[in-house]
Amino acid sequence: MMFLQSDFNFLLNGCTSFKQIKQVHAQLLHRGLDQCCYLLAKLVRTLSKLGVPMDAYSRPVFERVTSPNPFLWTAMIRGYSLQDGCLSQSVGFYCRMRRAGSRPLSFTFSALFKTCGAVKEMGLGRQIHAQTILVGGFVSDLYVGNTLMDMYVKCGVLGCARRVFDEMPERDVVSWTELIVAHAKGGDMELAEDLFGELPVKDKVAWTAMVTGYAQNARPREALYIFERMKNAGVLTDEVTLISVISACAQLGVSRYANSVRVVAETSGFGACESVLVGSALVDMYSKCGSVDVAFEVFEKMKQRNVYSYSSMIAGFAMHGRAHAAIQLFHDMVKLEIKPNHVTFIGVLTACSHASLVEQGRQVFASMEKHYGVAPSVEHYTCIVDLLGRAGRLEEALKVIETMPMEPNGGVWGALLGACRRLKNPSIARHAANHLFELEPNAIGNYMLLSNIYASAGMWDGVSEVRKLMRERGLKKNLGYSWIEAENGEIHQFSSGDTIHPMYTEIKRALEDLLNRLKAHNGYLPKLDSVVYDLSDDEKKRLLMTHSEKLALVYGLITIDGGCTIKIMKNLRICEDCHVVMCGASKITGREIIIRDNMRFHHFCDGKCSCGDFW
DNA sequence: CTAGGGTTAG
Repeated sequence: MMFLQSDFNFLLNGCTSFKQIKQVHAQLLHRGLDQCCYLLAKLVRTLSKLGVPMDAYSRPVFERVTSPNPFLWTAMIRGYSLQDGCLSQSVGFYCRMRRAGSRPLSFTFSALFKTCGAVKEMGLGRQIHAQTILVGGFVSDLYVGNTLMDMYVKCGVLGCARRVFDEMPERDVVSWTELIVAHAKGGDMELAEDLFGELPVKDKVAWTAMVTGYAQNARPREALYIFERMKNAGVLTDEVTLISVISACAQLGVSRYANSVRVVAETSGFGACESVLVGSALVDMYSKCGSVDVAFEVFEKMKQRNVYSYSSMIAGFAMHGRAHAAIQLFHDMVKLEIKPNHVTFIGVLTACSHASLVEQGRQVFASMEKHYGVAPSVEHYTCIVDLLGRAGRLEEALKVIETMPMEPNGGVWGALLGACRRLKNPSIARHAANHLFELEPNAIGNYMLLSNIYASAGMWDGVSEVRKLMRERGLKKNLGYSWIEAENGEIHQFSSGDTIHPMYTEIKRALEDLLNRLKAHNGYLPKLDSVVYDLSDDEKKRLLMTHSEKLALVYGLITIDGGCTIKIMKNLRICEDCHVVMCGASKITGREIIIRDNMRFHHFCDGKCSCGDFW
C-alpha cells in the first residue's frame, strides 16, 4: 500500500494536463484507493494548479469520500479560493469542515485569507481572523500571521496589519517586508525606511522592496542609492530587482548609470537576451535617457519580444518624434501576431500626434476596436484631441470632446488647453481651463498654462484673474529645475535663478557670452511673451536668463567633451525662449543637444529641433 | 504554502 501511494504521488507530480490526471485517477480507483485522502488532496491541488474548475472534477471526487481528512478539506478550500468568484464556495467548505469536526490546518486559514485579500472582503476576513483565535494556536503561527497581514494590507487597512504584526510572537523577514511594502505603496517611504532599518536580517526581497518603493514613489535617486547599498551588502541581484532599478534610471534619464545597470543585468544572467522583462525595461530606459537608437539596438537583440517590448519601443520612437518608425513597428508586431493592447495604441497615436499625421492617426483610432478588439478609452480620446489640437483644428478637437462616449477627464481638457497655448487661442483656452479648474483644482500647471496664454495675448486682466484664483486656492508655482549628468556620472541640478552651483559665476559669464553670440549671428531676440508676469522688458529678459535649462546647457558646454551630446532633463515643459536658444546654440556651437522635458524629447541639431517647433 | 516586478496619455 505504501509503495502504491508514493508511486501515485510521483505520477501526479508529473501530470501536466487534465487528461493525464484523469488517467492517473482511473488507475487510483482501479487499485481501490478512492478513499485515500492523502492522494486525493494531491489530485485536487494538481487540478487546481492547472486551472481546471473545481466543480468539473474535484468536487464530484470529493463528494464520494466518506470521511475527508483536514488535508483534503483544505485542498478543496484552497482550490475554490484560487478560482475567481468562488470565495463563497471556499468559505462553505470551511464551514462544512468545522461541522464535520475536522480540525483546520494553518494553511486552511492562509488559503481563506488569501482569497479575502484578493477580493477585498475584509468583513469576512475579520470573521475568519476571529476563528483562528477561537480554534486556538493559529494566531501565533508565523505563516498564518503573515497571510493575515497580507489580507489586511490588501483591504487597505494598514492599522490592522500593523496590529497583527505587533502581536505576532515571532516575526520573520517576510512579516517585515510585508509591512515595508504596505507603507511604501501608501507613499510613506520614511516609515518604510525606519522599518527596514530595524529589520535584523535583510534578504534580497526586502532590499528590492525598498528599491521598488522609491522607484514607484518617483524618488529615483534614492532608489539607486538603496541599490548601491544592496550591492555593497553583498546581496545578489535578480530580475525583479533589476526591473525596479532600470525604472529608476528611466525616470532619472542618466545614461552613464543606465549603462552600468545594463552591464549588471548582463553579468547576472538577466540581460535583454535572457529576459523579456528586463529587455523591455531596458528599451524603455534607453528611450527615456534620450538614446532611442540604443533602445532599438537592445530591442533587436532580444531573443523574445512580447506586447510590452513592442509597446515600449513604439512609445520610445513616439516620444522622440520618429513617427514612421513607430508605425512601422506597429505593423511588424501585427504581422507577427502579437496582439496590441491599449498601451500600444497610445504609443501609436502619440507618434501620429507628434508628427501631425492626422489622417493616419484617425485610421488607427478607427481600427482599434474593429480590427484589434481594443475599445478606445478616455486616454485614447486624449490622444485624438491632442492630434487635432496640434494640427490646429481646435474646433474639431472640441467637437470630439463634446461627443465622446465617456466623461472627459483632466487629460482630455489638458490636451486642448495645451493646443491653445501654441495656437494662441485664449477663448477656447478659458473654456478648457474652466473644466480643468473643476476637475483638478490643485494642478498648478493648468493655471500656469492659462496665464501663459493670456500673457502672450497681452491680456493682463486675465493673468491677474488667474493669479488671484491661485492665491485663493493657496497654490504656488512649481519651481522649475533641470539636471544634467557630468562626465564623471555625477548629477548636477539647477533651479531657476540658482546661484549656489560652485561654478555659478563662470556659468553666468558663459551664458551672457552665448546669448550675445546668438544675437549677433542668429538675430536672436528674447521671447518676452514666455514670461507670465507683467514686468518691464528688461526684467523679463533678466528672468529668462535664469531658466534652469539654460544654466544646465552652459554647464554642459563648459564641462562636457566636445564630441558628446549634451543631454538635459527638466521637470517642467521647456519654454519657447529656451527652445529658441537651444536651436541657436546647437547651430553656433555645432553640438547636439537633447532635452527631455516633462512632455517629450527635443533633439537639437544644427539649428533645428526634432519636434519641428511643434510641441 | 506567506513578502519584491514591465509598457501609456495633457
